[in-house]
Amino acid sequence: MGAVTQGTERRRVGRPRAASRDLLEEAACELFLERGYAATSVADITSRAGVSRSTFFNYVEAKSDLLWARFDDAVVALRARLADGADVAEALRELAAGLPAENVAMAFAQGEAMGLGEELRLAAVRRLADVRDALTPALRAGGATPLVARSRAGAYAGCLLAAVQEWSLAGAGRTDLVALLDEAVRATLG
Amino acid sequence: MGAVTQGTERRRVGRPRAASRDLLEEAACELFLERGYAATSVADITSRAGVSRSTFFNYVEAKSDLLWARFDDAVVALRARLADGADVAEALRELAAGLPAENVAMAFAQGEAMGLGEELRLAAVRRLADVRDALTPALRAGGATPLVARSRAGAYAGCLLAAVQEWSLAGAGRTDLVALLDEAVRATLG
DNA sequence: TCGTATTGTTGGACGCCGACCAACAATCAC
DNA sequence: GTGATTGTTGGTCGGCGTCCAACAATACGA
Repeated sequence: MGAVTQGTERRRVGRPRAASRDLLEEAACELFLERGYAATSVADITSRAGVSRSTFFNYVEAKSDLLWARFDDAVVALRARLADGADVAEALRELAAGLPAENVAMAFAQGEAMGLGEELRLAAVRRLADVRDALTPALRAGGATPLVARSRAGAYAGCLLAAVQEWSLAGAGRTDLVALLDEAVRATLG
Repeated sequence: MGAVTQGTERRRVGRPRAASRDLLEEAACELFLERGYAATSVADITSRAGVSRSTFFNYVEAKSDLLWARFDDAVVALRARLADGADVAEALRELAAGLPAENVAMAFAQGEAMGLGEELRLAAVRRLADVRDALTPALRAGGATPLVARSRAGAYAGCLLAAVQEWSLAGAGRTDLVALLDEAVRATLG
């Protein structure tokens, strides 16, 4: 398990955790808004969270993943659904429906205030790749050639991220993400 | 000019250059194949190229951009064409047609041998974002809403990169990139 | 021929990230 | 109590990318 374990399972033995992903996320958000992303070091974050720097990497893979934890959780769930044979378009809509408004939208919505800049573009497109690569095998299983499967998967993923961005910028609760996704998919994949 | 200048213009004054982007690229390729990407430091590259480490950043923005210089050039050209009002689909095909086989395909083709792994995924999807963001304004100018423009631009860009990957893996010269691109676009954007 | 402006290179320093590890601390089970 | 388990801590380490002042090599004008 190289992955960072976000144990919701209650452990009953061993030293209790002193931090959590959420705690670090909150501390980071504050600091990003105060000083900007680039000017905030990992040490700054852990310091505010009241924990040591080493502990940070027990909960977060990288500083750049901090604002995307919920989204990444959703992608894990997406993979699971697809592995169970779910329909691609439907699984995507479920992902969109289950996306918590505040957290995921943060990066896009506050991106300006946090001085994310290029970092935001990269983080977002990385998630696009994650979604695309989750969808691709399912489309392949549907009989598509590798090129076509990958292309269509990329298109779906692109629609999702464009929708999430639009949704975030419009103010997370004010529009329906699924509706935006539907519109985007209709307009590009027909 | 924050950008790294690849001056083809003959300068007639001042100290002559001791290196070039191509020189560094070649040195890097050798080392990546020998020891792998992660095990090759910037200092290793410049050392083989017979130049100091500082000089590296006069020619390359980052180690991760080394293998993508030609592609990035093509994206610059793409932006120029679109700014001149070229048609989106056509401009993309021109990009594909002009892409030099050996250099761009390197990352995909030798990715395994170089131990690129995740680095390759990230670098590739970063270029997807570059192309997408180049296409988006042109689609917007065509009257599309921001959401739709971005989605369709992403789909086009995804098709391009899927095609490039397929093209590279098949052996750069053995297939026609434009044909692959056409197929991908036909299958996803209709 | 000799400065002088221009353009590049060099080496060193810096802050930071992310990996790693051994020592230590806090909990549970017996 | 004792031991096992699970986390935290502080430290070190290599590497990246930034910055800068000093230096080197060229062209040009007087």
